[in-house]
Amino acid sequence: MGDYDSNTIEPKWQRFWEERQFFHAPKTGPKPKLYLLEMLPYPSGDLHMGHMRNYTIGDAVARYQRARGMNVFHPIGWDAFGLPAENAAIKNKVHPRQWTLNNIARMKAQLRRFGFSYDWSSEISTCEPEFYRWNQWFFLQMFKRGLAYRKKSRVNWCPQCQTVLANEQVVEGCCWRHEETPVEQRELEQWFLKITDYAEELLADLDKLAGRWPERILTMQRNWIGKSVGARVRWALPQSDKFIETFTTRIDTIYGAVALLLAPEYPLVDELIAAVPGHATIRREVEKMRQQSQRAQALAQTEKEGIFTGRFALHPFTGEKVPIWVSNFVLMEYGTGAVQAVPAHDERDFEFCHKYRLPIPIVVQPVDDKPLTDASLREAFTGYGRLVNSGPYTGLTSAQALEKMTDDLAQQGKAERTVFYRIKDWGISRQRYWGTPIPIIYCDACGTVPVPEDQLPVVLPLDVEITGTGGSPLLNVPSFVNAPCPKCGGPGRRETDTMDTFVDSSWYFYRYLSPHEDKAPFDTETVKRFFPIDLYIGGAEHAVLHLIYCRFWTKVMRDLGLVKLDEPVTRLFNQGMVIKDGAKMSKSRGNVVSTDEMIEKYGADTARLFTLFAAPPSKDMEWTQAGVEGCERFLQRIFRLVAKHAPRLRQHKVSPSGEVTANERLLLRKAHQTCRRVTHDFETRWHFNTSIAAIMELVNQLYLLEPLEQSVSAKVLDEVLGMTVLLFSPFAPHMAEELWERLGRTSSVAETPWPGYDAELAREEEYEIVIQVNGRVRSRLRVSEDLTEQELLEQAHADQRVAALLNGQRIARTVVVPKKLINIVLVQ
RNA sequence: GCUGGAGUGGCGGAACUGGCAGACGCGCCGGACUCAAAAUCCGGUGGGGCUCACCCCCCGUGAGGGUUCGACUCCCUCCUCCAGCACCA
Repeated sequence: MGDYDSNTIEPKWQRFWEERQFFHAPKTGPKPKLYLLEMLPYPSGDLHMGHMRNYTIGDAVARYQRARGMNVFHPIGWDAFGLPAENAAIKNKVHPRQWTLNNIARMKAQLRRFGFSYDWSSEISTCEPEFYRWNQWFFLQMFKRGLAYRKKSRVNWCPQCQTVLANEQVVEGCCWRHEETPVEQRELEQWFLKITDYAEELLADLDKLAGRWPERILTMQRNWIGKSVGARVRWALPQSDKFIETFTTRIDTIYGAVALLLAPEYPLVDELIAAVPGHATIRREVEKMRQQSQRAQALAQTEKEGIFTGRFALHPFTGEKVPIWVSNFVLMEYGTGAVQAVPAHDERDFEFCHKYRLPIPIVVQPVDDKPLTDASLREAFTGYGRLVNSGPYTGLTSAQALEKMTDDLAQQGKAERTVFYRIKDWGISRQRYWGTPIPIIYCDACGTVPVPEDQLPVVLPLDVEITGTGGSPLLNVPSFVNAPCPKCGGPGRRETDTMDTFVDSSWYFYRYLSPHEDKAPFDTETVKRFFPIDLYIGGAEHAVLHLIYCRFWTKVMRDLGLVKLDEPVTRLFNQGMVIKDGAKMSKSRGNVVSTDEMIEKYGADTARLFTLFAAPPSKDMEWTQAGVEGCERFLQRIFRLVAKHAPRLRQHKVSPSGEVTANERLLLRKAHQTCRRVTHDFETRWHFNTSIAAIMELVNQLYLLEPLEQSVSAKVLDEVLGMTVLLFSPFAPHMAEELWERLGRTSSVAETPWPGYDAELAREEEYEIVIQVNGRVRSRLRVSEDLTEQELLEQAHADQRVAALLNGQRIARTVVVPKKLINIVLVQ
């Protein structure tokens, strides 16, 4: 009979689909569109299981939705710029472009071998000038509107490599390649995009996504944006026109402020301590904290330290002198770099003031708890309450005080309502080669000059030497660096930094719709027709960066008049990780299963089936060899069944319609029930493991009725097998096509509509009803569907076992859940 | 610490709105086929008990309480694990 040989059959159907372009989505037409997207892969070299899982989930949905009559747009492309290409160049002496293209070719072949239903005609690669010129174009639009700007900023610098490191390349304060070398901070001129202009909208619009994006992602984005509403408070310095501004969300506690704390990097610090006796010691301490805060920022939980500057500021309400300290736990990057220390009502301040023996006055009392006393105060009370010891504000609630105190100070010009965001402007400069050149020319006469749009793209030169030291390799390419100033024509110098690769992925999904458009980043009409993205599938590792940048980009595009959308992605789905031996698959752990090996040994369908069967897509899944083999067995099982019966079915396509046998009815019902379950799983919850389980049950049922030819007519068997094949086609598409053909169908599964189910048939005709007495199962009854509640009860009482239990007892009540159970409650 | 998620057999996981806990698969045990083995097909498989005629009874979804005729499911308290953020004023 022969078994299913994936390595001959699967490529056959892959060619078949491709030749007929089944998965090409027409850009116009009557069918409703569905834009289904998976996060584009970085061409790292090999398709790994994480990719495979992501695309398998997407492909199942794509195939289902096509069968439901949707015009499914399902593209794929390559996130082709990035650091690994440069590292490979240094290590293996290959050009980053060559390395990248090789990897793309390799991974593309792997994707094709899995038979994913992509529209290959819309494939893009972000490292091609035809793509990245539009990064440059967007940059220029933003520059024109002041959304792209340049400022000095700190970067991580490895003195060994002589180059800038990304945050991710700093491992415990040291360079990832020189683990002994501490990373230094350098001030460099960097380009930034003003994402902070959109902070409020990015935050507010998260509410629109509620219920359609995972709650976890929304929360992470809210935290990332980190909005705090509060006040900027001005503290005057005695005998000086200088002042210090603090930011606080708790101005109601300001009467409890016992000190002002400054970040070590606070600009005024040096000036403040200059004239103070003993300033040498103070300076040394401050210097130490500065060093420490640069290096150990990430390590958090370092011991709080501080030093009194010897200077005082004047309390804005009382005018009292408040000592100014410098402390290591105050961040220059957040707020104003200066804070009020209110030990009684802030945990950090409590810890700090306790350590340095500063007073801890209570100024807020809890409303519905025991009042605090100095003696009983073991930790800060950070809740809201009612004010005490707060001058004229004593007696107000925190909420009232927040308003009134801010207003009062504001009137005297000493405070201002302020909102601070944790999110900072997006630094996009990378001192790297393999990225989009920033289209700017510096001219001694004209300053910073944007490259005119008609001169785009600024092409990344290919003739460079990449050594991994000495800053951007582009610096050593005179033909690139030296460029005439577009304004005055005089000698100019090109920006040699390239853009963060997250720029590419912020808008790539628009480009898919018109990948070769050369007058604009995309065709507006097509985008109007296909956007927003209906479904975006990918891992949660991009919860903040990519998924916030792409939202930002769309809002900018909207404000540029390019699109009419606020949000690019309607629904987001995060798949879980692939786990092996209890840990995430990774090279460093050595628990990787290669996709090539899977294909070779089991084929695409088995790998795909197992991926969906092992766990629901949203959860982590454990990869096991035995589980894969189980799925292979199932595929062989269904293959053998069809192979055995198909010849007979083809001969007697139409058989005499007579009485339906019991087995036929059983099979038909099971088939329609399975259809209901699978359809339900696709429509509501994406638990394909249960869909596949249902299909397995159906196949098991078919086996149990063997030999089928004895009790099941060709007609019924043909219908049941046909339905079975269609139902598992989203999960094992090659097998489905093969069996479909063997069943004598002339069409392709890929163009066959999803089967509907007969709700009447899918219903149980006979069902078992559970009889409980006092909530405990006592008996079961097989009854037919159309009994009334009364008749059910009569049957229950007629049951021997139940009658025995009820004998002589008084019944308190009876609960009847139609079709499920009867519970007779006895009087205790 | 905060936020999000999860704790169910030997394992992965089912159980839709509170209604037969353990679907389906793996593993294991047994049977059929075979000279034999593999493959395949069929049956069994949470724990404990019983004059085990497979009839029946008890226990059982991280722990403890609650609501309910009835709780894996709802409420409260706690524990453990995973992920993300982490001195954000």
